[in-house]
Amino acid sequence: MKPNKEVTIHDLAAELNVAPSTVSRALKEHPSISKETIQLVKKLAQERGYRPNQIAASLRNSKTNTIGVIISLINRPFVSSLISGIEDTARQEGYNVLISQSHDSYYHEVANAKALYNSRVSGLIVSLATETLQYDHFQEFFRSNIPVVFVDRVPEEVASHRVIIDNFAAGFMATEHLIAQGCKRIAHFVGSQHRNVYKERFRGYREALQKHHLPIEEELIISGNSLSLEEGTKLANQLLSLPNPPDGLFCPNDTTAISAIQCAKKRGIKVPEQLAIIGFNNDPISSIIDPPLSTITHPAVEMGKIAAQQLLKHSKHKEKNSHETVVLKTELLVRESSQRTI
Amino acid sequence: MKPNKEVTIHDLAAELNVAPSTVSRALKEHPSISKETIQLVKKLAQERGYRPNQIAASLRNSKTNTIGVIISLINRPFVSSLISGIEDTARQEGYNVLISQSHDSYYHEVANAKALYNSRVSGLIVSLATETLQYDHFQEFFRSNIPVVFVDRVPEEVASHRVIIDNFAAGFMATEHLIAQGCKRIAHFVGSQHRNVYKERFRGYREALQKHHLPIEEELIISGNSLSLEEGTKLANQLLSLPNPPDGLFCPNDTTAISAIQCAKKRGIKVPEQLAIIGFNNDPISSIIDPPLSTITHPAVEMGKIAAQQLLKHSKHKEKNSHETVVLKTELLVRESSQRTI
DNA sequence: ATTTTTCACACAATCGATTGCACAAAATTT
DNA sequence: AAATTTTGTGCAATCGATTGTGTGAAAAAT
Repeated sequence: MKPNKEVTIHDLAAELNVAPSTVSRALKEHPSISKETIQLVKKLAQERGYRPNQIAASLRNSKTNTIGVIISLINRPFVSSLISGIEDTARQEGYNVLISQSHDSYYHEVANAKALYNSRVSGLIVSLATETLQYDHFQEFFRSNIPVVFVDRVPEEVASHRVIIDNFAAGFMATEHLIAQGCKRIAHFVGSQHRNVYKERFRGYREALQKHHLPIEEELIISGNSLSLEEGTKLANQLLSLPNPPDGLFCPNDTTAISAIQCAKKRGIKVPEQLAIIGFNNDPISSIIDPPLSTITHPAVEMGKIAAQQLLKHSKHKEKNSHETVVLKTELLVRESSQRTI
Repeated sequence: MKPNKEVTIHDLAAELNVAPSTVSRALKEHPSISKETIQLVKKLAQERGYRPNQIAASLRNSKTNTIGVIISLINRPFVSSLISGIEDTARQEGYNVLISQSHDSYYHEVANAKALYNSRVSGLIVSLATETLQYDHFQEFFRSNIPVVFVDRVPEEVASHRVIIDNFAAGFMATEHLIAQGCKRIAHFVGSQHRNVYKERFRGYREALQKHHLPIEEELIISGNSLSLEEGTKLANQLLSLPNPPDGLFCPNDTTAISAIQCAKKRGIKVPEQLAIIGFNNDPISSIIDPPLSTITHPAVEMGKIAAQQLLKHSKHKEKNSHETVVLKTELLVRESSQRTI
């Protein structure tokens, strides 16, 4: 007995005086193997601590039972929740999860896609980098019939499976809420306009204003890029320095909304009385900050679960040219930062 | 040309009229292959879009260039930062990262360890579940000579590689800081005492009190378990209901410290004047809450990077019985929640 | 000119599981 | 009893890369 040596089907076969193929079939209860043999093989496998070698099976079957994930940066509340959901679902189904971060760089995203492709993942879940404008790096997956599910930040031009929220409706809802609170001059921080999420939220904002016959004022629409805490501070300062400052602000993420609240506080502007603020995502901080931040809830863990489910489903029944889009519910979560008693 | 078919070394070999072995060696510039052949092979490989099949290589070499990670829950600031560091380093070195969550359950941790073992990971990075008291599930890795690096929450009984912070010193430092602020009755929330991190922080707390000749009062030491936001609120309420409440509080994580701040505010207890609070981890919320939370900084991303580096190092030079422990620096970050002008 | 060394490459086994096909024995049908 | 079908297994190729050993030819040394 060599202690470090793994037991293979050959070892079991030798011990039982049967062929490796019989062992292989017995272990998966192939109908053409007799009940007794199945019993025997399973019993011995148990005793010898046999562990199927996934690698060998992967090579033979050219599939790996592994899901590849490309996201921007793990270290973000929404993203880590997403992965958490993916991981739970995948593992339950016996799949492994390979993670890679694009750091919001197109270059990294391409490199990661290649690496995951070379690792022969059974499927891919992607939330696009901010920078990404071109989607050729996913073509090899399509060609090889490896299902790809885009989540949250999805390409608009590529036909594929998607799991998203209705960003337009959410943006509309957020803006309409501010209007309902009596805001007349509502500002918006605009994120990268080639990324669906920010584009749609912005569109929701504009259409809500239009519906309620409020003017769309250029000076109240400020463009950001990373929408980080630092950038948020910069944008907020710019906004609050206007000769005629806004009385409402819809931020496309909680991070910049937090910056705005802090910035307003520093300037002695009362939130929500003088400036009603609403964010997006329901990050943990949003409930902690003072005043608590109104926001749009984003079912992050759920999205991950559904994305994984979709992937597994499509990797089993490979119907070509079927492109399913799942749209998840968002909800308006009103906290103090936007609640005015009119 | 079949479009879906991957190019193999055999294809290249056939086209060049050489043996597959020559192609294999040429691609890694084996010295016994002539420069010209190497050139030719590489050129053709490029042209044909050859991609080495990792699976086949893994099977042959019985190593996968994949790092397995077991953590409690991705969806926590510290943990996601840790993974972020691991992923960056691993990918730079051409390794993949397989993630699994224990959800702080021993049962899941064992299952994940088995799954990762079966996936033939080249190494394992583990931050233990709160529940885990027994470490047999790592024995197979040791037996198979697969390096295991424990990070942050490490077993005390198992000889292995570790990447940790000096929790004792950090706890000591935090407590001493409160003492320096003039606190006389300093409370502490105690986490699970079989987990090194909480045990050591607690020990640091006690020794700091002793050093400064302050009594250790049982009623100021309150035991928690999950140390979640909800539990923090419970613990804080319990503490602040004491007939003789504390004037200082050292929490072993920021989450409970945040709860305590909010709880104190609700009760009209001024932070830091009446109650100085310090947390642990430097979570993003800590700088956002009002008053900003003093805390101990935890180099999370760095820890991940170093853990990955250690793992890769030890998977190359396999010196048995060498067990390296890397201890990273923590720093006291004083913000308003603990800063008194005495 | 002969022997030795070096060089550049080919052969074939190997990693472990899977699966189409073949084939003998048993069971069933004529 | 012979012919046919069914049942249970074995054989051997396969997935694609790796590597120890073998070999012929050219180059170097004698």
